[in-house]
Amino acid sequence: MDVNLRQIRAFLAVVGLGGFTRAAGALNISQPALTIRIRQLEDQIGLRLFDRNTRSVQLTRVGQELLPVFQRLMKDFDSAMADIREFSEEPRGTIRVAVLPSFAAGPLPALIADFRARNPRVSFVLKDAVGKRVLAMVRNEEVDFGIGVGGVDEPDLDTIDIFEDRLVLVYPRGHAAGELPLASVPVISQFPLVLMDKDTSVRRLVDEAFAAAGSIATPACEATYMSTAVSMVRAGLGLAILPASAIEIRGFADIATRPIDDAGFVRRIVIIKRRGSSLLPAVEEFTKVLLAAANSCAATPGACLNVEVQDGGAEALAVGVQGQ
Amino acid sequence: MDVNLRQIRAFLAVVGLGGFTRAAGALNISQPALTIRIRQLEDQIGLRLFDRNTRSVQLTRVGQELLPVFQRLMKDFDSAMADIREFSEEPRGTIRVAVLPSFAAGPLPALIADFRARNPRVSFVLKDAVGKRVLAMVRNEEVDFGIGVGGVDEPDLDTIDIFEDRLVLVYPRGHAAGELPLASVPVISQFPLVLMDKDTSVRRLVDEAFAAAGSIATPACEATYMSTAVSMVRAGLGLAILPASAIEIRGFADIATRPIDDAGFVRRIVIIKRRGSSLLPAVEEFTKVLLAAANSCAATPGACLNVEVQDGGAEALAVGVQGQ
DNA sequence: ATGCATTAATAAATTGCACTTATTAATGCA
DNA sequence: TGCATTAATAAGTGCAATTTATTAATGCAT
Repeated sequence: MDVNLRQIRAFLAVVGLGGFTRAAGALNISQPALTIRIRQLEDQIGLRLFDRNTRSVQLTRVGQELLPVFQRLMKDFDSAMADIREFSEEPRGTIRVAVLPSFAAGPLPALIADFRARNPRVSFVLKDAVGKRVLAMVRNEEVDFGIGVGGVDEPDLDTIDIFEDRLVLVYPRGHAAGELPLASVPVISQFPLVLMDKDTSVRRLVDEAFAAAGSIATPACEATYMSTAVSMVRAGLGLAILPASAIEIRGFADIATRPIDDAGFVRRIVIIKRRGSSLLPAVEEFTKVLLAAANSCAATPGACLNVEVQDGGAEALAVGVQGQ
Repeated sequence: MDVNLRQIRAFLAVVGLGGFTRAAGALNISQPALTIRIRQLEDQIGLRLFDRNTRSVQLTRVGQELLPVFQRLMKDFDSAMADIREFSEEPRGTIRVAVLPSFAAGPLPALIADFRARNPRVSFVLKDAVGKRVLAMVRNEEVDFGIGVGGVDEPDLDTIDIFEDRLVLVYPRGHAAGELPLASVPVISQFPLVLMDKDTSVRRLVDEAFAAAGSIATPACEATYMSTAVSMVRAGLGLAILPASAIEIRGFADIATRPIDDAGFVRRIVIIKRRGSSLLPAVEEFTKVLLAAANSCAATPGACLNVEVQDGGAEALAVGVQGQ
């Protein structure tokens, strides 16, 4: 019994229009084609559905009993299809992202808020984690994609550059560092430095950049958290080198930042996803938003880092925002 | 979007068996055919359902979300089909029959009881009515079929003979009529007769049979109800001519019956149905039972009229028996 | 690293089946 | 009785689904 949907639709059309010729017209097929479809349906279920002669078409009692069954079936099917269609047309579902803490507390919240304003049926689950964990979570499918530092070269992962996150020199406002004509590695090295812990990606980058410039980064102090490093700078313990995007360096009147004149002090922020794995349409959509933001950033260098963070945005996101 | 059931089945097979080759085998199609079906499905809904390479097939997140939708759809469809299949395999539903009162009170109850014992999901609604009403109810589709007297010749109705209901002579036990060598029309005419009312089909038949035999039926008494006629016979008012199947003539020790030796005293009991109208399978089945009973009757003449009536059978049937 | 085995995708050819047009037969109505 | 309407049938056509053969990719074992 291989009843198919076209047969059922044909049956319903004949019932609805009360005749083969009219129903065939509605279905955009010829009348003989419809006759055959109905006959097939009847043969397959082994029951006559219509009593028909050249002048009238009438449901048999079996047809009457089965009509609601077929109607419900088609209704369910059509509504399921409408549901599915919505899926591809209106992004929805839950987007799970693993993000570096600095990015999660930085530009991301505003982007998410903006995206959710336009796609209210999309919810987000953010997992902030250090670079290695981001990779692992992407790989384990704990998240749909990750936002991490570039330079990963794993065969099963793809990366797409989005931002260039410059490391900047953080110094107390009025400090001599602010007056320097050039903030190059040799110059910076003159001052006591507050550097991040050896395990962080920021420190790794700093070390590499110093090495590339033929120098060695020597910390006066070390910190694990950026906010600690900032406090140290404010206390006059030295100059820090931190991501420009880091939220921790904003909101203090007594510190200032300036770019470092060395191409090495750049970390590429990338989208990381599983190679050959397709994403929820909502996710595709969101990565487009990220890329668009990245492009507008490239057009006006530095501007991308000044994305305003909404009050409370970070907190709301930390627990995941449930849509709908 | 013309998604079809084979595509959905294909999708579920791939999910269930975790690979195209295996799933294709299960569906009895070649692997390329399956690849194409899945691709069609994906194209039509505009969403990728599997991430696949030559070594692995995995649901996308969209696929994961849609899987239960498709599963439910197929489950509903299959169970509806199973339902429909039962319809043709196990008779069920309500059979509505219009029946002559004599037949309704006579052999019918036993036949119904027997049928219901074997087909418990079939219920009956009996409408007892005189010949004309039976025809009308069949024609109006108030009933699925009727059981009435033969000889109707309407263009829109079909009849099938089931019983030959002989009219018999009903006389008080010990009466001279019982001893007659021959109960022919001329002989019967010698006795005072209790005949049915002019409006009844029985009387019509009696009149016709007398006329055919060159005689005229002259009643000593007339009655509208058979039970009245029987009482009259018992009271010695005369001999009655009544259907052998009539329940009213049984159960009295003081009356007896004998066939009338004249071919005219036969009324054909027929099934009456709308021409070109198909019946519920249960109805088809039941008419078969009626015909079978008729045949076994033909094999042992007279026996068919001695069907035992279960206690209370007639009462239960009068209000309609609800199955299930 | 290299080759082998497995598996999905592609290409080309074939088959089958659903559809169309043309016609017939039945039926109600004037 | 003839006309108009409508479903069924017949024959032919074309498209679409399927098959076989092949290719390309990928994991695994050596």
